[in-house]
Amino acid sequence: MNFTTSEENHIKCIYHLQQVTGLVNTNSLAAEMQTRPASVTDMLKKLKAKKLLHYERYKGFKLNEAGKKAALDVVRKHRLWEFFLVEKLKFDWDKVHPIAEELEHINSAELIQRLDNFLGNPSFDPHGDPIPDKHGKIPVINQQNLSTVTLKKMLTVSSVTNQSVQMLEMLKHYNITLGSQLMVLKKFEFDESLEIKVLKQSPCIISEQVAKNVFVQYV
Amino acid sequence: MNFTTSEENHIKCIYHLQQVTGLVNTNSLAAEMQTRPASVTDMLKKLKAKKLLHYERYKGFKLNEAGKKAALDVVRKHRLWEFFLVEKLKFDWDKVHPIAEELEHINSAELIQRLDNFLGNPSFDPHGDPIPDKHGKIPVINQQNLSTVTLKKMLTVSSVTNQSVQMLEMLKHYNITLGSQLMVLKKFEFDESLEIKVLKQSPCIISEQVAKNVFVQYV
DNA sequence: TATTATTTTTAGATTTGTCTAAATTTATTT
DNA sequence: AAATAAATTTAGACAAATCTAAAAATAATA
Ligand SMILES: [Mn+2]
Ligand SMILES: [Mn+2]
Ligand SMILES: [Mn+2]
Ligand SMILES: [Mn+2]
Repeated sequence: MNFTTSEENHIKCIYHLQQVTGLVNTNSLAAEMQTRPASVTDMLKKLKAKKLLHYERYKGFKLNEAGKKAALDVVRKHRLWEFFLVEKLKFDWDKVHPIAEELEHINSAELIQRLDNFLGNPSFDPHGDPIPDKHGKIPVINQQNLSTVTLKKMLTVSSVTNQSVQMLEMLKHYNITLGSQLMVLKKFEFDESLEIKVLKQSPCIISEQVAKNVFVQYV
Repeated sequence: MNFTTSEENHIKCIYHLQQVTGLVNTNSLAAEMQTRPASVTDMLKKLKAKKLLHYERYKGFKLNEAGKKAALDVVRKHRLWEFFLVEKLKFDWDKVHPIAEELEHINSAELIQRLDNFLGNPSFDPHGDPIPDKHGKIPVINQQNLSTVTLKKMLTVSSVTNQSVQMLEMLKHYNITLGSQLMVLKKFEFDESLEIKVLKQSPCIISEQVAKNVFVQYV
């Protein structure tokens, strides 16, 4: 089936929310979409008519299989374009989201398939988020939040959830990028900050706020 | 200023029509846009309000300087994306138009600048049409229609105006692509067909219909 | 449990882009 | 010049996506 840009944006947003909460409610979707609860209700009726979600009024909603498939298709396009923008056009990672937010709505299966091949069928976008394949299959990643990790074990940075300029600035300062190797030396109970050692650099301290946005894998 | 997708499509279409006719009229724009004359009139009011064209009702219309600038910006984006699709994603040239028709509406000056650089600042799109630079400047080309050319002079194919699968099939059969070298040996008065010799191939005959869509430069 | 607060939906309006049918203007023929 | 034809515009309608304000349902609290 074919969806409008607005429908695709809503579907994708519901998908992300239901990953966290299971069932999604009207106000949270409205907040996330920067729109009004009344507008969300309108859209829910359309998406229900297209049989993309389970929805009973006043009771919350979530995507069914068809809805999840549609969401993953948009996510795939979004992340492939982000990869293109960073790897080929040399954008900084904090600039690509709004552009990918538009590119993801270009509908051409052949375009995306060719783009995927051109990019070398990448598995992760520039933020470390997995890129679903054309069937909606997502590579499994065994990652863990940096703030919950065992001390003195070697780690690799696999993704970063906050993708703002500010975050990029911080990570650049610490010389951390996706794939960086590091180890947590100590956790300070006072403010939950961490002393870490990035490979080939002297130890430094990062705040709990930073740590909570960084995900890692054990090497 | 920022324009809607529909506005951009209309502006671009007016630009192409006025290249040929000077002044454009409602019916031709409606025909070209596959829409209704009444819808064109509606759009003209909007574009006039945005000060993009000279328009007096019942008298025809044409873009002013601001309108031409806006049109060239869309043309630039369209042709850069077409170049990307053919050169990088290996699309056949007859498949790229509808996709570029959508990509051209992604609005990000930085995206287009980076794309332009990534592609090596090309001057011509896959159909041989010139790509305006970011100021709207178009490379001058001294090309001539193949059907009006001097006999027995060496020529280079510089552009092809019909971009259908059918045309691509014909040209592939004759082994002609952009940049091919050829020479017209004889013009048959009976049906205006041409005997041509493509470099390294034996002479053959092409119809007037084909010739009229092929533009060349003297070597 | 009754009252109050929060969440969600409905009712009705607005904007954009399009359409059809009818009216108007301009162009072309007798 | 009058009649006819063609082009163009207007009037009024509709669908999509959004909004505000009010009503209804549900949740939280006294
Ligand atoms: Mn989007
Ligand atoms: Mn991303
Ligand atoms: Mn377009
Ligand atoms: Mn082209």
